[in-house]
Amino acid sequence: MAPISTETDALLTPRRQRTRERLIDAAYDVFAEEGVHASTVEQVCERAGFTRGAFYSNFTSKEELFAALMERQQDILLAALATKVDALGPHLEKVTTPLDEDGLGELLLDFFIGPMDDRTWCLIDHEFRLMSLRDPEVAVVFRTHQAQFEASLIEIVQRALDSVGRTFVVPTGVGVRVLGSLYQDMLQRGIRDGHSVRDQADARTTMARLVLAITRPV
Amino acid sequence: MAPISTETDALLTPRRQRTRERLIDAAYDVFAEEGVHASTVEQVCERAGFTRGAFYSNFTSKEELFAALMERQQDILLAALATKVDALGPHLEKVTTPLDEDGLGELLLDFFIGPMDDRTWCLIDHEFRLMSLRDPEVAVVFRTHQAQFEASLIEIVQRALDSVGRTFVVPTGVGVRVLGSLYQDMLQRGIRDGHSVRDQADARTTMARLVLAITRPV
DNA sequence: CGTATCCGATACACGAACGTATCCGATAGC
DNA sequence: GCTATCGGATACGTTCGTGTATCGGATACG
Repeated sequence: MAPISTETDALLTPRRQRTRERLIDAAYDVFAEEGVHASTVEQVCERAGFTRGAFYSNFTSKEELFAALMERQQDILLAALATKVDALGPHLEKVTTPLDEDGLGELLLDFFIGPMDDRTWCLIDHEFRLMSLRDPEVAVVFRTHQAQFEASLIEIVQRALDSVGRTFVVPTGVGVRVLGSLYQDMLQRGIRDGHSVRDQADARTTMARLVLAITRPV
Repeated sequence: MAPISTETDALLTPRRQRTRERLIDAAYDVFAEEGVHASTVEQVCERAGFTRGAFYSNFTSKEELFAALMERQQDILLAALATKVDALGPHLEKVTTPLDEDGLGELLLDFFIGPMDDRTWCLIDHEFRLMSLRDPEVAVVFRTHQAQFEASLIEIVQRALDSVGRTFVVPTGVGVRVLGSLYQDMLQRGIRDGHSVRDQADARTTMARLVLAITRPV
C-alpha cells in the first residue's frame, strides 16, 4: 500500500536494467494470474529466476514494481497504437468501394484487437481500474493513461470512419467510448467462457452493426 | 482460495441468522474499501462487533462469506428490478406525448440508477467480475447472476422503449449491453473523479443521445 | 593478474493473519 | 428456577510473507 511513484532513474547499469526487465516480465504474468495483492514478492522472484535479495535491490516494494510495470505497458500500448495510426495511411485509400458490414467490422475490430486482446493484459488492466476506484492516487495515474489511450483511439477511429465515408451521430468521444466499452464487455465474456474474441465471429458482426447504428454516411 | 459453495442451511436459529447478517453487512463495507483479498477476517469481525470466534462459528472461510454476500446482493438486486418492472406499468400509459431527449434519458437512467449506482456495490461488483475472469468456478456463478440480471434489464428496457414507441436497431440483447456498458463506464469515471453519476447532468444527456441513436420510432 | 565494486544470494528476526481448542455466559426447555 | 446446549470470546501455536543485514561471486578497471 505504499504510494506509487514513478522513479525512472536513468542511471542504470545494463545488468540492473536486465534484472529489472526480467522482474517486470515475471510480475506481468504473476500479477495477472494471482492478482496483484495475492501475489507475493517471492512468487515474482521465483518466476524471474531470482531471490528476494535481487528484488529489494531493485525495487522498494511490490507497489513500485507494479507502477513500473504499468508504465512500461502504457508505453508499449501507445507505441502499438501509433504504429496502427501510421498503417492507416495506405489503408485510407483502399476502401473506396461501398462498405459492407463484415468489412467494417473487420476493419474496426482490427484496431481494437491487437493492443488489448490479450487475456493477461485484460486481467491486469481490470485490476488497475479497480485500484483506481479505491485509491485517488492511483486514479490520477489511471486518468493520465486513459486520456492518452483515448486520444490515440479517437484518432484511429476517426480516420477509419473517414476512410469509409461515415461520421458519428453522437459526439466522437462518446462514440469511441461506446465501442470501447462494448469491446471490453465481449472480451471479458470471451475470457470467462474460455475462448478468445479473435475467433468469435459474432463479435465482429456485433461491433459492425453497432458502428453502423451510431454512424451515418457523411 | 477455497472453492465457493452456496451453503444455505435453512436450519438457523434467529440469533445465528442475525450474526450472519451483521457479518455480511460488515463484509460488504470492508470488502469494498479494502478489496476482498486485502481484507482480513479480523477486520470484518471488528466492524461487525464480533471476534474471530464468532466468524469461524458461522463461516468456514472468507470465500464462503463472500459467496453468501454475493448471493444476498443478487437477491436484493433482482427484487429491486422486479419492483421497477411493476412500477413501469402505470408509467407506460403516461408517456404518450412526443418524447424529448431529456425525458427519455431521465426515464432510462432511472432504471439503471438505483440498483447499481452505489459506489460500494460498484467496487464489489467490479472485483467479482475480476475474480470471474481468473477462476472458472467463480465464472459459473457470475454467468448465472449476469444472465438473471440481464433478463430483468431487457424486460425493463423493452417496456420503457415500448412506452415511448421506439425499438432497437440492433438486437435487443446487444442494445441493452451497450447501454449497460456505457453506464458502467460513466459510473466508474464518476467514482474516480469523486462525484456521483446522479448529479452528473451530461451523463443523462449522453445516455439519452445514445438511446436515440440506437433506436428508431416503431 | 590483482583488486575494488557492484549485485544478487543467504540467513535471520519480526509481525500479521490464520485456524483451533477451550472457556464462559446467555438462552431455551423442563 | 435449574440445567443443558448453543454461540460467541479468549488464548494459543503455526504458518507465511516481509524486510534487512551480511556474505560471496562476478565483472570492470588498473
